Amino acid sequence: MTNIHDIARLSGYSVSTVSRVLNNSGYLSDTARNKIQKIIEEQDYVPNDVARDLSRGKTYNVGIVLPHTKHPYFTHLIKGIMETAFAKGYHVVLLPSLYNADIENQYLEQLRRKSYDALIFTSRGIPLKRLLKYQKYGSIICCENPGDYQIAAAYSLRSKTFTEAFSYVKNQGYHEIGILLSRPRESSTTSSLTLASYEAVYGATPKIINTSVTTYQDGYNAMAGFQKNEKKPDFIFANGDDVAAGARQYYLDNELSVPAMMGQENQLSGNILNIPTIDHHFHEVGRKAMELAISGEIKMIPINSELIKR
Amino acid sequence: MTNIHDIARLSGYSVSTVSRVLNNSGYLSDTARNKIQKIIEEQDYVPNDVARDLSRGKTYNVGIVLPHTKHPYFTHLIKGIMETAFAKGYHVVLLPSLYNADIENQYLEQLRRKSYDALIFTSRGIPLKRLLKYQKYGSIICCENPGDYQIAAAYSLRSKTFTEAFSYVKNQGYHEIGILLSRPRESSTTSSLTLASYEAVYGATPKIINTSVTTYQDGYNAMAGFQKNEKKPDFIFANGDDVAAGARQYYLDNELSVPAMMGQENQLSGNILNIPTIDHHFHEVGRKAMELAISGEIKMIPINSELIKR
DNA sequence: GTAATATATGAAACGGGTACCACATCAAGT
DNA sequence: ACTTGATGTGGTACCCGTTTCATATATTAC
Repeated sequence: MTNIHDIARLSGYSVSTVSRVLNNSGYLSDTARNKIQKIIEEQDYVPNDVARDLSRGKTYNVGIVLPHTKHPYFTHLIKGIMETAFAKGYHVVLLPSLYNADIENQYLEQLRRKSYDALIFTSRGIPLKRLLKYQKYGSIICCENPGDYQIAAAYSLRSKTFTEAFSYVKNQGYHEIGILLSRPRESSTTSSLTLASYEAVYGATPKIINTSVTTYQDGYNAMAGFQKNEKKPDFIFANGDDVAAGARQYYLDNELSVPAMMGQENQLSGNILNIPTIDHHFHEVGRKAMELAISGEIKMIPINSELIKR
Repeated sequence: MTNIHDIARLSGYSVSTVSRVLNNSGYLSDTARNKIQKIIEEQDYVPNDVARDLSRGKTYNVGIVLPHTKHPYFTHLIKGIMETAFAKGYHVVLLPSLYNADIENQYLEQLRRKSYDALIFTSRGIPLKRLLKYQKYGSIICCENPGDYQIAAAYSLRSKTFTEAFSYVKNQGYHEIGILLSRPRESSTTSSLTLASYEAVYGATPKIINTSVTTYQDGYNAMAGFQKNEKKPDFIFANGDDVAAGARQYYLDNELSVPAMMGQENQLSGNILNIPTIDHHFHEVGRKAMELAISGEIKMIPINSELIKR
């Protein structure tokens, strides 16, 4: 494998000058450029990116920590992330966490070990506080409101829209709301925001609730659970349109009347089935998160979310 | 930033011995291990992954070249890829190509420059032949039948199922088939396989066809185009369930009777709308492709695809 | 008792670039 | 004529590990 030293030797110039040709930087005569270029082509030489990364102390890799690809917002978020990354010459490395704290910590360690220039936590299991300690090793971005923590963040302003949504539901006369969430209130910002909004509007904690729902099938199964309860829901508030679609299917399959519903993420299923939804604009969140990752700024970028009535 | 040399100096041992502690390899006394471990902890030292990669000549990164995240098979494929990668400690780097040959070539060059250990082409714009030249720089896997080329491949056996599907459609009495593809026959294996199967069953080239369809919206728009034709389709053969759903919506919106349809990829939309589909088992293709990437074997792994009648 | 082998450690080359600094020219400015 | 600044190039430290080879001591085997 030929390296920059070989090119230097063969061309009769120094490695510094060869490096200048490669990077098109600094003072350089046309003579030198041409001669070196010729040798480079003859030898079919290309510089080694890893060596370059080591020397520059920068990898142009950004790690994206995500629980799993089944997560409702995955598609939108990743699209936004990739658009910005691609435009700026950065690489997107997908890091599945399964919401496992050990795994998330491993990724933080990898940041420290210089595997990535930055990490974007699209969701997380470990406490925000823990992220703080790793900021000195590279920028860390979270996709939620970090509150008082000085952590870069791009996130959807969900509370307001959740409240708007529940008010809308209440005004329509629904009072037995079945709520579907992906994780328990204690461990998920999303869940606690949702429930806080519910409580603000309804003035009580929800009775009909399931906190381990992510997919269509989960939504379906959750309805089976609700049917065993004494209280049956007259409205389903789901954490994704796909989930809502699964819930709906349960009622259809069991020849029960389908309650009104609302989904989230503006997924295709909601569009097809005409289920109202909340679009958290995760595509935009993804773009902004990646911009923060690249710039290294520690600031908060809230993004409006939107209730789509149908 | 402390490095291995600092640890060596502070502990009174050589870098070789420190390296042995880090990698838990070779002969090593307990005394040395303990002393060095202590210094490592005191200094809060972690080795630099980039330096390690350079030294070892391996990155544990696998690049995934994909046209864009809107592609119907994206979700399934990426899930399979990530599962295997995660299990084996590899990193998945997403590389959007937009089917642009220049961009695809850039990724091949990056393989040569050691940015990745392997590349998986989930789809491609450049000719297969071009991939051959880069195999010496790392394993290259394609997700289609490479024919006579000696290229590692994990791919769905689509022809048989396409033929089965068209026969099924024909037996049901449909003769004016509107075909939706993502790319023209000349530049896409998928398209040419689809059309070859159609022709084998119907004995003629299709008249109603659109070759730039990828999304729900594209499907919708394509129907508007078909409606302008003299020949109206009595069956829509779409390249994805989401696309079929878009097509269906066009008819609904325009109060036309919805023709029978078939989708592909076994997407949620097809399930919801009860549209028959072809499941190409891309999840499995993803797993196998990543296994090939890691093992470096140059072999073909065909995977059965499946017609799902509904 | 001595050769053979296992154990422990270090020196230094190697992987392959980048970038700072020194040095040498040469032309323009005063 | 002399200073100054632009231009061109080289030397070399630096980024940070891994790994081979040599050396030294401790066991074990015969």
